[in-house]
Amino acid sequence: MTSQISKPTIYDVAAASGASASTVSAALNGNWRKRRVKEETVRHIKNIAATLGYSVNLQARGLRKARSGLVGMILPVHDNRFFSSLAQHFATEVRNRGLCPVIVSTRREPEEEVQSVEDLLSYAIDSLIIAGSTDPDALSSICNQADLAHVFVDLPSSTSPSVVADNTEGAEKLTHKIIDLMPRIEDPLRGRAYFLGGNANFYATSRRVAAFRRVTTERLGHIADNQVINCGYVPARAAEEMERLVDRIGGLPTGLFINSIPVFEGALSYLVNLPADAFAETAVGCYDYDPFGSFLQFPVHMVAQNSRELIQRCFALLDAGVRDPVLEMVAPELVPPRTIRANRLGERG
Amino acid sequence: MTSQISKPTIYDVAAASGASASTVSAALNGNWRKRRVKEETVRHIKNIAATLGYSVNLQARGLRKARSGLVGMILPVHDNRFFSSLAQHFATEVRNRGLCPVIVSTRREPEEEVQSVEDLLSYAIDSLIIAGSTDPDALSSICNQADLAHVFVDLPSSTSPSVVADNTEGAEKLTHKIIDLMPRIEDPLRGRAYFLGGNANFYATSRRVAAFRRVTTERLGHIADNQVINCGYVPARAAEEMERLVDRIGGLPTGLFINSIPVFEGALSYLVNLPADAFAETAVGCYDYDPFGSFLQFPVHMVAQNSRELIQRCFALLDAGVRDPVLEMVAPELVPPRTIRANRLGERG
DNA sequence: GCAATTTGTACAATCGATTGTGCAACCTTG
DNA sequence: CAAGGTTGCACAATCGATTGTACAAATTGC
Repeated sequence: MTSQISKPTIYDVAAASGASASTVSAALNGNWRKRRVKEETVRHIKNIAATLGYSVNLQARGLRKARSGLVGMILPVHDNRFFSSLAQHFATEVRNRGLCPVIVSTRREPEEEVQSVEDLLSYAIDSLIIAGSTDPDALSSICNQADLAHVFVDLPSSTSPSVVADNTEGAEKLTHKIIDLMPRIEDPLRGRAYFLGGNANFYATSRRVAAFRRVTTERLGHIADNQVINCGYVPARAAEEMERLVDRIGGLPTGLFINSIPVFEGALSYLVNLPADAFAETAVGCYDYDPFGSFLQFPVHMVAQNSRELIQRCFALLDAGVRDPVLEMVAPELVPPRTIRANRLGERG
Repeated sequence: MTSQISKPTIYDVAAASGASASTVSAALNGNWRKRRVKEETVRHIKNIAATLGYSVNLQARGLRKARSGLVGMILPVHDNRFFSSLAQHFATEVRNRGLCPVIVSTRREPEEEVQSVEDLLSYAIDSLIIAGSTDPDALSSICNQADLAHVFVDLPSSTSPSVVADNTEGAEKLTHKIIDLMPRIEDPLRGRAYFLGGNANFYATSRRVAAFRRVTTERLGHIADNQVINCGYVPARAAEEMERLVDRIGGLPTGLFINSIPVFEGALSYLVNLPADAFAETAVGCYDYDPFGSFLQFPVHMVAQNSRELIQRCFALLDAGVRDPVLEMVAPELVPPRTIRANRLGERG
């Protein structure tokens, strides 16, 4: 109970209990049966350890055992509904296994991703989950070099196991829903569906754009390149592009596919300047789910990714020791609007 | 370039370069000037290390130096706008210092908090930031016992440095705004302001409730106990309580102070069932900010906590080596609605 | 009652880095 | 050229745990 200058070690416990360090170690880490330590000795040692306030030094253990008990996760950002939800489920799974989660955000910067993986490797993490990477294969190769078990989530690797949401299916559903609800007007510019947000070089966006183009062409007969506006994920930028689009086509488009929540936020910050009835002729969908998004003044269909299942499947792969590049798909869910006013567009379902 | 069975160590580099392990160590960790290693030797060693793909084992370093280069953060949950924003800024600050962030979520469970702090201690973290703890003083005492630099954020400790948002000021402003905008009707039940959400035992909620009561009494002459409904933070529970309130008082109250975003989500999921004009006589405010919250069909004033400044002040305290129980306050900001339709309630400002 | 096990524990090497210290070889100075 | 100083590096201890092994003492078997 007296204030310690430095944490007690097994040697302190050994000295205080009259046992040797190896016996203390075995007694405290549960290994004592195999090492044939008397149960009474174990109890004695545990008592001493408790009164001394001993707790194991995990760095020393990690050094000796060549694994740290840390499980790493790489993600673009924390402050995003989707990624923070992944983070939460990841943390829960890791702690359920008695390990410690280390989550590092890399702001979608390839160098930061590489640096972070190497940092985590230096801490001898036991395994790694990588979400939304910009360059999976580079990271995969680093992990393989170090013989580190790892799984990609949200973005697949061609060389490692991956669990991804089915972007194609989600985007097809959402595009169909938007086109179902789009009023058919004659205007050659406003009478089309537009895709806003994301980065065409990223896997998720490219899949969603491809599905959007395919369904749009299939149902409306054509699609122009300028119906797809990949302006990244920064709200301010999305607001600019939204404004530019409205200026260009002379009003709101009849169909709008918004790619990700931050883009939606940005677009909204511009859209609120428009008169309320501007939305009467627009069908809006958003890929990614935010509960508030479905409570807006105009109906918005949203695609929810099942982050819990994504993470659980990752751990299933890790637990099973899968190393081959399997690709698992998790179906996304189309969430109808919960707009207050019953609206001509966007009835339930 | 050949695939390594295990990571190379300084001994491998030493053998390959003809230098000793201590010289290699000095060359690679930047300590070579003090140890008088020739610059040419350093270059040579660095080349060998690079071709071998050497990287330092941080557990070994940490063991020797008795610090790990890890900086810990404790928070209730990841998937929450406020806490994930704290997490993001925390991660940024930590990595700017060349260290590695470890963020552990404890679901507002006191035992999990204690366990997590002890776990982090076992990893020899360099310092710790604790957000939204349920029992600051217990954690504080553990940290002090281990001589660990730590700062509380969002929730103050009486024994350690803390940085908190000024809940009193924020709640006063928000309550004043709600009362400013409340229509004065004669109904003795609906004609009042109600506080929904949070846990009365938690610091933030208790401060906000106190301010709410004070301002309400001051301006409306009285407040009844059942005007404060502390139903926790779970959306489903908030939805129930919202419904119960509406049933009890026969409609929406004229004033509604919502405590936290998840509570807002829950309340909304019930409120969307009401007819749209039900909101005409209600002034709504929400403590905590969500960009979507300010885009709803009815105007909502929100209180934004400056999470960036909260975190930066924490690091300022840590960097300055402050150990005394100073309490720093960060002013929250009242954010006006950005509702599309110009509304009778809630004009800007 | 003595060899063969079994039981209970201690010793010492080890993980990979850091760091105090020792000691040649070289340089300076007078 | 000798005394003293500097330069450049290697040796070995150390951090705190784990683990292979050695070895008494206790127990068993015949």
